[in-house]
Amino acid sequence: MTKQRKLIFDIVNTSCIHPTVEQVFEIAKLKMPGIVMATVYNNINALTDAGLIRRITCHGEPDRYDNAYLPHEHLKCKECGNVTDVFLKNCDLLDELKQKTGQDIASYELNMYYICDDCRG
Amino acid sequence: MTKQRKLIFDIVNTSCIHPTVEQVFEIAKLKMPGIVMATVYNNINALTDAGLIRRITCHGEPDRYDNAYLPHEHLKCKECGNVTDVFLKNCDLLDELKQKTGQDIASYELNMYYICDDCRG
DNA sequence: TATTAAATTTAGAATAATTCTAATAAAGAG
DNA sequence: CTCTTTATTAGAATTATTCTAAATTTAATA
Repeated sequence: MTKQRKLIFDIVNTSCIHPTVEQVFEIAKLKMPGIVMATVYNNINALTDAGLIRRITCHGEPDRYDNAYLPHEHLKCKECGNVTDVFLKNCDLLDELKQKTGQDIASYELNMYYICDDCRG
Repeated sequence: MTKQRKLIFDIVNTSCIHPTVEQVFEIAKLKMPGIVMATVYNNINALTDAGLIRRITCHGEPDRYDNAYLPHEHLKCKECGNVTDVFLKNCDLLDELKQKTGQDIASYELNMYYICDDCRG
């Protein structure tokens, strides 16, 4: 694993903002001023393909990335666009989806939309 | 409602291939040779915003569209990329997600990945 | 340690889906 | 029918992402 890949992996894993590639790039440049956008894309894709990080794809905006450490789901505020994590208690959603569909689901992507506390109050 | 919008609405609703904008455009041209890409985008977006059709967004490929008539979920084959519908029996997933998250979820997008029968056998 | 092969980084061009702009045309209200 | 609003058209612009090819680094092996 190259030092670029390690850096990018760490950035995604320690961030709580579900960063875009652009944001990862900005942070990466602080530690590695010479790093280049294509490297971030390459590594983000490699890490995602390897299942080491997760991708969040929403219509009309750049993909965001998140750790793949603990199973959790994503809530996206319809007002401010912020993405927050939510952990489902006593629920293995993948397993439930397998049962409910009767299919051998390998993985899934779920985006839930709501109005967050800040935007509502 | 303009005749272009009606046409686009009908195309999305009667298609079973979850067409992209490009595909809707090609079909629309058969009935309306003068129609233009921007019109398809405008109407697809307006119809989606109004909740009359649904958008399916996957990483690295153009958005697809589907009817919003009956609640159903989407299975995407990891091999061939085809999207098929699946109806969950005795299950209101929106309601379940509200309960499990404790949040007032307005809507959700769910993509499930699997290997379809054709690709497996 | 030196050599080699494979993988990665870099730089920048290319691609492609989508949005934007401004002029024209059509739709709907009164 | 006229007026106001909204949609369509045509094409340029934007932007996230991928691709290409050369240089560099990493990892494997002798």
